[in-house]
Amino acid sequence: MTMKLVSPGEAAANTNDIPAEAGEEFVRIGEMAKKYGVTLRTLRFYEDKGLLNPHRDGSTRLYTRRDKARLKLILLGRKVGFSLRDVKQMMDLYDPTGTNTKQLRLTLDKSEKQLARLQKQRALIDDAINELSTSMTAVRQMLVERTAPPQASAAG
Amino acid sequence: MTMKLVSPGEAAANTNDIPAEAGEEFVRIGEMAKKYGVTLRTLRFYEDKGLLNPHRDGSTRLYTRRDKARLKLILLGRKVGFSLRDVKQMMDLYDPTGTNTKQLRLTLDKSEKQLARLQKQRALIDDAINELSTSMTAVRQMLVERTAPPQASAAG
DNA sequence: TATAGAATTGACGTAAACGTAAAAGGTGCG
DNA sequence: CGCACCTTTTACGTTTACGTCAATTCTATA
Repeated sequence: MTMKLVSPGEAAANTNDIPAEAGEEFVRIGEMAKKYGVTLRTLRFYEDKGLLNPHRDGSTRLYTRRDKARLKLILLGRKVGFSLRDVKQMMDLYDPTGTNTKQLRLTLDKSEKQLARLQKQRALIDDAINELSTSMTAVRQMLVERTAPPQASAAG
Repeated sequence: MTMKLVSPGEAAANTNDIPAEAGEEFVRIGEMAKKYGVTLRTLRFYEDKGLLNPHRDGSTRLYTRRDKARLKLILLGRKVGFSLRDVKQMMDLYDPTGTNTKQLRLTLDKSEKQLARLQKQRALIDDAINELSTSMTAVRQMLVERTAPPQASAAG
C-alpha cells in the first residue's frame, strides 16, 4: 500500500539524466549531494542529528528547497567554524510565524563568541608562524655549519 | 631484592619540600609536571608514545635534564602545530655522535610543510572572520527592522 | 599504626564529523 | 531476466591528545 509520491520526471532522475526542468519539486539524496558538494553520508548524518528533515517516498529521501536552504545555512555555519550543535540550536529557534527575535539574538550572541574564538585562533597561528620561522632559521644555520668545511683549523 | 636507587635528599622531595639544591639529578613525575605545566597523564602518555624515556627507581619514574630537554622540544613542536608523531620522527633521528644532518633536513622539511599549513589556516580563518562579520551585520540589520516600529505603513 | 599524599598500571571515555563496509531492497533498460 | 545503479539501515572505525576513574601500592609523617 505504499503510495507513489514520485512526480513524473522523477524516474529519469534515477540515472542522473535530469532534464533542465528548473521547477523540480524534490531531489533525491544523490542529486542533493552532488549539488552541494557533500557526501550521501553527510546528508544522512545531518538528518540523524536533526539538522535536516527531508520528506519520504516510502524510504527514499526527498529534499525540497526548504532543505536546500537549511543545508546552505549548515554549510555556512560550518565554514565560519560553528559546531553542528550550534547550528542546530540556532536553526531550531526558527519560527516562520514570528519575528524570530530570539533566534536572531542567539545567532548574534553565538557569532560574537565565535568571532572572538577565531581572532584568538588567528593570534595563536601568528605566534606559531613566528616561532616556527625562527626555529627554521636556526636549523638552517646549523645545517650550514655542519655542511661547510672547517674554516681554518688543523683539519684543513 | 629491589635496589634502592634513591639518592639522599630524594626522600624530602616526596612531600614537595624540595630544598633549593639546584643540582637535582632526578625529579619525579609530579614535580616534572608542575615545572612544565602539563599533567601526569600527559607525561605518561608521551612516554607511552615513545617520546620520553625516564629512568626508573623500581616503578617510579625519574626524569633527568635530558628528559627535560626532550619535553621542551615536544612542547615547542606542539605549539607550532606538529603532531606528536612528527615530533617523534624528528627526535628519533637524533644521534649524539653524528652531525645530525638527516635530522636537521627532516626537521626543515617538515617545518616548511607545517609553515605552509599554518599560512593556509590563517587564510581560512581570515575568510571565516570576513564571512562571519558580514553575516553579523545582516543579522543586526534584521534585528533593527524587527524592533523598529513600522515606518509609514497602514499599521501605523 | 592510621592517614594522607604520591605514584603505578589498566582501560574505557571524549570530542567532531563523518568514512566505510555489509546486507539488502527497489528500478529502469536491453 | 539480469545487470548496473541508486537507495536504505545498522553499526563499527577513524583521528588526536589526552581526561577520568579504579584498584592498588609505596612512603613518610604524626
